[in-house]
Amino acid sequence: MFIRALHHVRSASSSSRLFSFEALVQAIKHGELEISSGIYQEHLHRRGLSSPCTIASISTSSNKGLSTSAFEAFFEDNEEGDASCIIQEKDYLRKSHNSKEGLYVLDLIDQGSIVPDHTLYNKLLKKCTDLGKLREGRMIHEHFLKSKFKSDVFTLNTIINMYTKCGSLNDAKKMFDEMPCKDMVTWTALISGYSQNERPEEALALFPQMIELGLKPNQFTFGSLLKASGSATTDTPGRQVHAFVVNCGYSSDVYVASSLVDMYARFDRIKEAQIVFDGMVSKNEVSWNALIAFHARKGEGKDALKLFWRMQREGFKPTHFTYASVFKACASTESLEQGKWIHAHMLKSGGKLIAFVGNTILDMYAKAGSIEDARKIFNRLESRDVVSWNSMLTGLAQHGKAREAVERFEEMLKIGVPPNYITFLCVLTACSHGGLVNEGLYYFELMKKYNVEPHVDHYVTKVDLLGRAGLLNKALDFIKDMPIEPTSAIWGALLGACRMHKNTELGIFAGERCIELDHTDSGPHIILSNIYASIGRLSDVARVRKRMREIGLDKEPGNSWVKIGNADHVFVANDDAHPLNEEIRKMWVKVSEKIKQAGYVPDTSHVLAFTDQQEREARLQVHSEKLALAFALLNTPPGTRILILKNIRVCGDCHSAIKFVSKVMERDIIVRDTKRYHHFSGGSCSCKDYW
DNA sequence: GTAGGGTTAG
Repeated sequence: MFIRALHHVRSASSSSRLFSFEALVQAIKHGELEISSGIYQEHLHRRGLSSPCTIASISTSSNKGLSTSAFEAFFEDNEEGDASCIIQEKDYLRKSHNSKEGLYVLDLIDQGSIVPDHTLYNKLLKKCTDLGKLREGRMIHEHFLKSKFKSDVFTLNTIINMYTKCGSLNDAKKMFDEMPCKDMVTWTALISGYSQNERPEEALALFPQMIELGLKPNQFTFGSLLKASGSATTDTPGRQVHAFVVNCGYSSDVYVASSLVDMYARFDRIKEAQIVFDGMVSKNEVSWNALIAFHARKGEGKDALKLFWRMQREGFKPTHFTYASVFKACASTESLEQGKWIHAHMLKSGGKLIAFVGNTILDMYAKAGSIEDARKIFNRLESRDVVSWNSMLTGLAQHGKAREAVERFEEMLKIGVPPNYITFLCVLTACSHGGLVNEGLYYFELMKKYNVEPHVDHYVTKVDLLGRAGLLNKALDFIKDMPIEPTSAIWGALLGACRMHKNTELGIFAGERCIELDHTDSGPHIILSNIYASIGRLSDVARVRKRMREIGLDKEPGNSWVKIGNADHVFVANDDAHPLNEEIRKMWVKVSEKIKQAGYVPDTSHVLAFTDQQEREARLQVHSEKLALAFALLNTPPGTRILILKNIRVCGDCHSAIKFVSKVMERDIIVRDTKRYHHFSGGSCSCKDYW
């Protein structure tokens, strides 16, 4: 509107000035120019123009529309208006009227309606950067090169930045190479471009060249270099950059120091990270977040939470980044109570449930066994991204809700969220766990349609899908025809399926391939030795177990834990160290009699076949989940839901026993093992005995 | 004009 009015004003003007005051007055009288804001009205009023004016539309703030000073200048009858004030911000990237390709603002410049200065180009480029508009940015770049400002380094740097932020590093690099005069910002812009686009080597390689030219890096340069160093293969570059930081006197810059903390944390150098952190003269939220994120990544939930409370005691407000790490920490320590509390605390202090942090809350609830709460969070999310969907699908898959996972996945496709490779892993896992073979095969093929390249994990999941369903030969054929070399994980999936379906011959074949390719995992060794034991090939049992001993592999001792209130009660197999040992044993005897009456038959095939005395004794062990269950039954009121967590997978016999317990004792019991959740209720399990 | 911290799977 404003632009149109100015056109009118300009064409009506007979004077040599760009805009004439008289013409402007005419435009206002004809209602072509809409004016709002007190200050403008005052100007108009002084000139007796207030009544015919429509009061609306033009924003009063100086960065939108006509700035106050420009307007005043205009009324002082200046020779020319400031170009960047004449076009409103919302019109920066408006399309041309006469061509689909062009930009309106560029037309105006070409027509001479507005006279650009370099700030206009900068503003237009900034807009493209913020909105990720590469095509428009390129047009402005080309236009700029034809202008009289074409060698202005300031704007050229803005263009490099626009290209890197819009993801076109090639354009940025090309410009960089073509620039005859580069300053420190030029180098820094390109370094940050590489570092933000996960190309750390290229970012780091620029640094020595820059130094050689005698350019001095600043805090921006160091921030980017340290980010790049954090994803390098070793900590050597990071240490070198640190030395430069000290030399150049940037150690106490809060950006640089926070980046240093983060860089060291990424290489597990917690001591160094802590030293930098403690030595910071001024900290901000980011400094804390870097340290909290480190502990959250490491699964050190308690440390992360301690820092979370400490940062607030020291007067720092948690941000979305903080919450994301803290909820991850709660998820890894199963601190659901604490997590719920922090969730409430966040909402109370005005935190919104945006995807950024909502995803981690959803994940936390799902991991803590409450798929209902996870679902609620998903439904309440103010914004959803692909990670929200993936997290929901993962939760559903792990809780045995295969059908619902498939439905959600279809819904996601329907509303047009592009699935990524993790999405496909989630939905394939859901199908595999739920026995939805046809759906799984269909989704595997669907990856092509969405241009998702199958990764080795997808192949593993497909072998798992076929294998679990008993289609062992199909699984083997698939492995033979795969375009990639089978890995130990591929053979491991087949081995697991062979154990499940008691196919010794193929199991031995898969097991031997599996341990050939990776001898660091005890799981396949144990399964393989059990298969040999089951058919009496004791020399092979001895061979596999000897190899395990030689490379120092031990079966991870199985343990289970239950939370009663805020306390964790941990049990290992055959545990008699618990203070309530007597009562627990008695309870289990009582329970076990009850469930036997209900039809439970102990299944000894899950006891490992061992040969020596020590191991023979172990056969008599009472599995830890049974002890944990007995303890929970003793210590919780009738009817309450029991959650048991395990560090290894639940064994078949315990699985069957717990099903009976859920019926006989009328309890809902959830067991989380390393792979998934089992919801036992009324005598059956959500996994439908298919895991 | 240039900077640092987060989530899903395995």
